[in-house]
Amino acid sequence: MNQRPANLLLKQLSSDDFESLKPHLEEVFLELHSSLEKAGQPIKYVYFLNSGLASVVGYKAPAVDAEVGMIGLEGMTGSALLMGDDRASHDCFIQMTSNAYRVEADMFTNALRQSETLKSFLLRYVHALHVQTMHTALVNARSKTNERLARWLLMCDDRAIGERLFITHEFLAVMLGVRRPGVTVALQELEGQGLIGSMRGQVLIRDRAGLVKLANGAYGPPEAQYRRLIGAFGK
Amino acid sequence: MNQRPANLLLKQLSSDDFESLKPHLEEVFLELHSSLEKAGQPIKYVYFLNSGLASVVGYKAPAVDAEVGMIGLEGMTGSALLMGDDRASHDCFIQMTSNAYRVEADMFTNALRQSETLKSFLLRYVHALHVQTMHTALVNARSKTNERLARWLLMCDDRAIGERLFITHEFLAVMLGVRRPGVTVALQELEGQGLIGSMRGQVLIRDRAGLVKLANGAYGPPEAQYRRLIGAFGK
DNA sequence: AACTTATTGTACGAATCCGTACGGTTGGGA
DNA sequence: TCCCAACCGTACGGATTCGTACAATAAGTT
Repeated sequence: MNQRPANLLLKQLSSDDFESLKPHLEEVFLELHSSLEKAGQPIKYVYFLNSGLASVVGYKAPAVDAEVGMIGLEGMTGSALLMGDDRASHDCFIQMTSNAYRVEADMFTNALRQSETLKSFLLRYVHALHVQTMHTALVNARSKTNERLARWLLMCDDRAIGERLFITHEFLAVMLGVRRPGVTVALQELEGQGLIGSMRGQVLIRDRAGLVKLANGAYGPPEAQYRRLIGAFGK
Repeated sequence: MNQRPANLLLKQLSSDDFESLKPHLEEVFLELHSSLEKAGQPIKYVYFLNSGLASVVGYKAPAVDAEVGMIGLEGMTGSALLMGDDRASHDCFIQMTSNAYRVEADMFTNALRQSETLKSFLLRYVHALHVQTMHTALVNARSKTNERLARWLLMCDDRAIGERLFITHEFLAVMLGVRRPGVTVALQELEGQGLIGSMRGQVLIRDRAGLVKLANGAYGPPEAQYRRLIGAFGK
């Protein structure tokens, strides 16, 4: 770890802040469906992903769920720690296998206490994540399944290496909060328009610009805010 | 202003923190539909509501909007300032007329710089607001119009004085992100079950417990988190 | 190769909600 | 008092999504 990691937050820290965190960073490989946080439980580690994808998922009685936050190499988990809470408000788990650095929660909060610049920088990221969630609330209310699917694929593509996304219809359905067959049909529509290729367990992004157009405003604003608050991001 | 204001945040500040803010607090009456923040524009004031209601609203091209945050006497506007941004990410305006204290953004950020306890307390509130937004994203994806309506009325009632909510179907439709006649029909259903009374421009809460039940999990979790993070709240 | 499991394709009636239109009602102002 | 604007009730076809069920296909295992 002589040069900076791929994670966009770690990459942009000042030298001092990075050095203060560095001795506590542990490299880990995160398997599909690994749990990073559980709702109501203390946060054990903060994860900075270098690749792959994690989802923050909300559960509602009875037996209903949907994604309320997406985190990849542009971000981190454990944002509640920055806000003065030691517990996770939601479940968070790995959607695409990931190489990541993690820090113990205590070490992380220590580092925060010792560096105002670290804290204020990461707070800007948490704000960008909040903006993402607000947009999710908006599009969940007002966008159609195919538009939301296009948005999700674009967000996933922004965070993935290469243009192949390894994801099943079943999980896409949870992410979007719709039926599984609804995803199958929506994917077929996108494929019919040449925007993606769809195979068992994976989606191939063929035409980003076309997807953005189809998303019809569902994609873009949170990404623009991230770039303003943090820096370059996406494809 | 010898005793503490009705606003739950101001009320719970330490004496020192409250005194540091007090000289800069200006009492204002906020008319219906007053704009408190505009997306992309610098934040001028931070508002601590003592009564009434403000909504954070997301816009999506083309010409579509929905509420992504609700703020009343339990909270404040201008949370972006705590996150290191000086601009509003979304529009925010008054849904129910309000008595409020406001502070100029510069004075507010000065006070934050000078008190770690003030900052960390208010960050916990911003976190509670984020939790609210995450739940909104969830229920927008998975709850029906009548369930979301029940949730909204309960949230509004938590923040209102008395049980009469002065709100039109038209605005409720924007809040929920649905058609206006959809609200009319859903209100009739709630009224038919004796949960509310509905008159021109106002809704009367008759049976909170019944509304909670009808909301079917849409109401509650964010409110529980607020109580854990900040303190007592609601009816 | 046979078997098992995960994943995907398809179908269909029902429920929900949309877009839109239009008439009725209410309340405040000229 | 009359008028006007805002607000509410209702209707209707159509689009969308749901809930569910079941068959077909692909991948991995024995």
